[in-house]
Amino acid sequence: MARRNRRPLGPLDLRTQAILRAVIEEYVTTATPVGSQALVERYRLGVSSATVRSILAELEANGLLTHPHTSAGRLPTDAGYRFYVESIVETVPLPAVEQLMIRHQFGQVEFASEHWFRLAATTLASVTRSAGLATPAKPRDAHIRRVDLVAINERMASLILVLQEGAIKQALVTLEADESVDQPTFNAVAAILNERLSGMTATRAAARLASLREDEPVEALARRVGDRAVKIVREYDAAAIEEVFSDGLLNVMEAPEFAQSDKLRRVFSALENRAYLGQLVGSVAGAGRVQVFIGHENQPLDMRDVSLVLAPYGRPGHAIGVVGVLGPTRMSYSQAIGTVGFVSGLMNELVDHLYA
Amino acid sequence: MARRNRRPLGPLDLRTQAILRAVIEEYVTTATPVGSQALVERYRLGVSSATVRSILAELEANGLLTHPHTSAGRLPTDAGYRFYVESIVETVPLPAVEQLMIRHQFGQVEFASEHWFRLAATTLASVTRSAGLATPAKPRDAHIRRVDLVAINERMASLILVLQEGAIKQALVTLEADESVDQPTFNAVAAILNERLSGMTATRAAARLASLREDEPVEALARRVGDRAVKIVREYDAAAIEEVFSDGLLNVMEAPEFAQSDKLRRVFSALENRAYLGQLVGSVAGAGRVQVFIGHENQPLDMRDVSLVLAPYGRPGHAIGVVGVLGPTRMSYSQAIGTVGFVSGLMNELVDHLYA
DNA sequence: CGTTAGCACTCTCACCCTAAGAGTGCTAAC
DNA sequence: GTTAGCACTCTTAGGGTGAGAGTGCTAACG
Repeated sequence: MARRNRRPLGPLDLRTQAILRAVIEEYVTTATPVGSQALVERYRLGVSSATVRSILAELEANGLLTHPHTSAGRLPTDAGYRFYVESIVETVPLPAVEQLMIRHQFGQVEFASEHWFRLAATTLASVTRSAGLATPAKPRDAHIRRVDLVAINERMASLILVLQEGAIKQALVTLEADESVDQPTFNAVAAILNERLSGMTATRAAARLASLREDEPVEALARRVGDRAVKIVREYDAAAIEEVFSDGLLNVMEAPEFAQSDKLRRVFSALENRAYLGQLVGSVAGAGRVQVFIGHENQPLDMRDVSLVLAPYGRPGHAIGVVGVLGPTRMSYSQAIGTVGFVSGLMNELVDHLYA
Repeated sequence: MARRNRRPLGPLDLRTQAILRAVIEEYVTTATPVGSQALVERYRLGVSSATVRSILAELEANGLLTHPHTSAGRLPTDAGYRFYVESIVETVPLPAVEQLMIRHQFGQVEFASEHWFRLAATTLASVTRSAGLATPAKPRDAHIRRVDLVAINERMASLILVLQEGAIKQALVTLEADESVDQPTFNAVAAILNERLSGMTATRAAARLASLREDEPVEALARRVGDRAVKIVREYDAAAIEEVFSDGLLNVMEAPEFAQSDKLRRVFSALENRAYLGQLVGSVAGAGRVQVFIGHENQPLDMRDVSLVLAPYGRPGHAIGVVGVLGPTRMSYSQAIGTVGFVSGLMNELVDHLYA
């Protein structure tokens, strides 16, 4: 009681931290509010339940724990989890066995970044028993690597755009009513474009197209197709995230806090809220290390029941993606942080190997 | 009572059908069991509730309706819905306004089958307020259209495979430790492959590769890359469905029958059960018209709470995909059938236009 | 002064009971 | 064949109760 207002924000003493930690770890496994008695029984705290009670009261006054009702035990607030993640929990590396298992899985799959980010999500889901999330690596400014035109009929062709960073874009090119072009002409057009646009960003490519002659039919067509390609690259550059692949959503559905399906509904509509995810991904990509977003810290109401543990992967300055885990706020942060850290590190290794 | 066992399977008289229909349509909108009184009040049946009751009892004896408990109203069984779909409901075409709206939406999007199937799912979801499903059109035996090799570094290249039917496949090609190849060589390899493989199915392509000379380095490499391409096409041919795109799952989550989240969980795990979906898609692709799968008719237990309304699209003998709707068994089948029919027809038009 | 035992107190949860309401099935009359 | 009437069944919501859990406070203790 005397203590209660003495340390509103400052660091907590070790015993208090130990008890906060015990409450969180107990709550994470049992999913039910934990009482003072349960704590002294299950954790070697060296004090009686009465003492624990007074410390619990203190933690509650500091806003790190709550009470569903008078006669219930304590459970962590979002601030409690935050304090735990920042100051208490030691980042425990993923067990060697699991590291090996994951490496093995990545070895099994086709060696291409295209597959990796999906596998990352799947792996994260199964190891953490939460939902795994991953986005493909995406550059800030993509470079055109190769342009290809495949005729479909006399007046249509498929434009295939290979980007330096690995992505492939496809679009349909339709000619004017009076034009009629065969595959050799398309090949000539593609050759012109490859010569001029290879290695270019959208803006530089646009500049290079300006020198094409309007009065020469093949060059004129090349210009039109090139403009289209530039537009596609621009759109790709502008998109915040292309795609968020998720796996293991069923794991989250099984958590008891989502027994009422309206909460579940919120989580799902949150996942469809690409805007917020894109924003998160952006901030994580910039930050460099594993980042944790807990419950209400997520601005959208839809997300208040879940936490996200995210980390970037890829090559800074080149292409960057994000992998991570989505789970109930009551999740094992230590495991999640360790696993996400390991997987993002592994992805870095692989990408490095690909471009070395 | 006398009537009860007289017509165990045969056609029902018109009045009985009208009452079955009324029960179903009432139940579809209210989601609560419907009693005899409610029926006479809301539908002009021309008889008293007592008469309705005896007919309801008859329908129940025939297995078309059930009773959750003694003092509750009736609701349709899966067999009831089936009878309704087969014999009672007239296929009502989608209202012209909505047809126009949908056509307009398809006009807005990039003209390419790649985008269409996603849009189909989205459209179906929003019009029927259920979940929309769609698969990309996939051929029975794909034909190689174009092969491309893009160097990543001295010992790796990206193999890009354009299939006649529109799909694009990508894979990484890694050379032996002692090899080192530049882009011009890759171009030569690609040229060889394009010349030999263009227009071929996997089996014919494999045959054509046999004639390449092992002692000539470029041809030997072409052979290895070509083998890889054949393998990829084989895998693509073998895959039952490549991908099922879904949209509007939230609509389904909102249905009152999924208030308990375990039912919801079942539906979601059902959607991850690609095997059954693949089988369904196969049977629908063969059938030609809109097909309905109701509740327990779906073999996997996971699917017993939902119905599927599916239709194929594409070009028979060329590439075929499936579009449709997934909703609670208590869904508006007439609307779903009309909408799915219209959308699949529209997709057919578009695909025809693309290949005409 | 921090720690502890003891205890009164509060609140939830599971249970039972009851009354109201909905809808049926049966019967007898039309 | 249809209908009105009625007894019957079953669900559901509401209120009351006792057990149990866990608290906060107080007074004693080292």
